[in-house]
Amino acid sequence: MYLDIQQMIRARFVEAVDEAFGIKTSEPVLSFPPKVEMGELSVVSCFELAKQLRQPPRKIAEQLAPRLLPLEGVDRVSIAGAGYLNFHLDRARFASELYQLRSFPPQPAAAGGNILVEHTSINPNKAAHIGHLRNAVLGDSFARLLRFRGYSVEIQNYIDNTGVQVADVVVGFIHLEKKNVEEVERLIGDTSVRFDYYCWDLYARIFQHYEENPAASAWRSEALKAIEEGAGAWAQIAERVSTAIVLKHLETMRRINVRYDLLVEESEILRLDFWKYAFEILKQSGAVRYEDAGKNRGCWVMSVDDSGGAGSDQEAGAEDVKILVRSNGTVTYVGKDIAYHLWKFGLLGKDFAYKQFYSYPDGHRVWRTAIEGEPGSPAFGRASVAYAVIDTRQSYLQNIVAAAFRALGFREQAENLHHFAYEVVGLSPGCAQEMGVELSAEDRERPYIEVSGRKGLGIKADDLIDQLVDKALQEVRARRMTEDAGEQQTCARMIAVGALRYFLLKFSRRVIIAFDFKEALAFEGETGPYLQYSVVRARNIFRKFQESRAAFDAWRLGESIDEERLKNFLGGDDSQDFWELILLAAQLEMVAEQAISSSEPAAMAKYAFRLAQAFNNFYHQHHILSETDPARQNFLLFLVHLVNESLTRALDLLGIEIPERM
RNA sequence: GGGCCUGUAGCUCAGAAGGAUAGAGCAACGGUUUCCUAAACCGUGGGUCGGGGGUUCGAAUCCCUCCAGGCCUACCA
Repeated sequence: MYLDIQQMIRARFVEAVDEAFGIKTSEPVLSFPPKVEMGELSVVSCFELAKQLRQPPRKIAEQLAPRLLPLEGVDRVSIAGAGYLNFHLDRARFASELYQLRSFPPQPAAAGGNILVEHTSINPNKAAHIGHLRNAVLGDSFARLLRFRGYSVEIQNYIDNTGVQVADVVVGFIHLEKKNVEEVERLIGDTSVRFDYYCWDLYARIFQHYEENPAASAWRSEALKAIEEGAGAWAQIAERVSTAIVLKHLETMRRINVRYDLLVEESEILRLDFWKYAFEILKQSGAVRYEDAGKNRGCWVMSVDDSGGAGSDQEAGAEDVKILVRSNGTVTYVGKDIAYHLWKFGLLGKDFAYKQFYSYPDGHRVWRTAIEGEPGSPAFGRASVAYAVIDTRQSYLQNIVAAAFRALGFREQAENLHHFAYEVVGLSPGCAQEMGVELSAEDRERPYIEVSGRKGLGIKADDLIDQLVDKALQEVRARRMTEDAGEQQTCARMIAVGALRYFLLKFSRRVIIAFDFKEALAFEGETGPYLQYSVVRARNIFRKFQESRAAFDAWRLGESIDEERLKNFLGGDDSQDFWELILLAAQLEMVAEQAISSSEPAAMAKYAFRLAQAFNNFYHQHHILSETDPARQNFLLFLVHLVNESLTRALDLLGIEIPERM
């Protein structure tokens, strides 16, 4: 609704300029006056027009202002400063319409087809850590935002089950632990052992072993080869390990409200010869070439020189190329990734088969790719837009995939292939020391310490979640809201997840999070629990109201909220706070759009916080249940209702649930 | 060498596609609870927006340059 008004203002402004001056101008960017008294939306274009029209901006504004009205939903237009055109909304009408919307219904299906979001994509060789959580939470929230805006979204999780990382763990089982397939299976089935944690340690051990015995790394290539071929005991162990770990990852992510639609496994990409198809297309289009001399002799390479190469440095001589096929004939990771991405857009001319892999309590199923499928699978892939949530260190590789698309002539798809790049999660030096890492003086000065799976250094996702749940449980018990242990647990879990997800989402993508227990475990200030608490407070008002009076019914509230009444309450100078609260609550959709266009879920997180803050302030200033004027009381309840709707939805978009009590 | 990212309050970070007086949380200090639950609220102090040029009516935001830090630049995935 707010978005609609903005669009109307933009369009009307263009018309008005045409009427008044006979020139075509582009749609203006709207800004927001510093204070609501000055209006809610502002057009600053008069400054730009001043030069073209050879008139002072203020004079232009004066000529335009009368032509901008009448405009539906706008009460008046004022001219401020040297030439700002400020639009003052019809407050009562705005509030009333917002109320009619009730609960921000999902948008009607947006045009643009299927949007594919790939996230999580953890190597299936050990437990997930805090960095993986950032990836999953970003991707999940982004997908929620897209769905909220009416897009059809498919969530994929790429499983690199044939790579070196899995091979290393297989080497560990075989050479360090001397285990065979049956023994590994027994270990997986042993409920007293956390298998993903076990592999975490084993992975660190094998790396230590490699360092001490450089010759041992020959085992790795041996294992890798066996796994890629998919036959024999080693491949079986790899399959068992990766499947068991993927299950663990799904369960870890489920704890924090993250779900998937499809697991795309590298083993199927290999076995269905996706690369061959991609390679054929690449060769035909001339995007790749065979090197018969030089340092890359015997390899198939692709030029990464994106710009077209007109002015690039000839004297350096070293053209930027990326090897896709090694001299021994095997394909590199990027090659497989190109094939995968071609498939995402339905450009490969080849599809997977699918099998069910996992199902959630509500019946939603996760499918996995397969050689031979099961009936009933949805149609996956065929995306028109794809986002890959991958950390920023892989930007180079992602650019190569896009470059391959362009070289193949898929320019439009290349434009729609987005690398959703985010920065890693490191450990604050203090945190690293708490974890028992010895730091050099230089390290202590660093802003963060890199986590390392090879050293086993990192915060395991489930450990962190457990800690958060423990802490939340203590708080819940201390507050004595309920004696029911089950309810305490449920509450604690929601609070813990709220804290974690908000902590990971409040930072914008491009900043490195230096993980610190104190900050991550905080429940006060700008945190998830603060937001949840705000909603719980709002709902408590309704609850109490209901206890003392007739049942509170948001629908009936509407009867007393006619525009005349709203005018009374929103008209006066003392009503600024009320109006600001309504205006803020109305910005949900606008913020969602912004979060999508900038690929920045943090925008939604920040918005939710601002709204909660405004509400808490309001809550302290106005005591609703003791309000003696029934009309005013109804109006205040109406405000709380709007905030509740908006904030609840905002939190849902962040994947944060609201506990019954707090 | 090349590419990308970052630099805003003591700390951690926001700053809508250039707009009107640069914000928040934490930390510090001071206040507010016989309750619609204080996981809250209010107040105080704290800033050459890394430095310097430029474009513009207007720059934390755009351009150039320098400084500092990080990441990437494999016949690893």
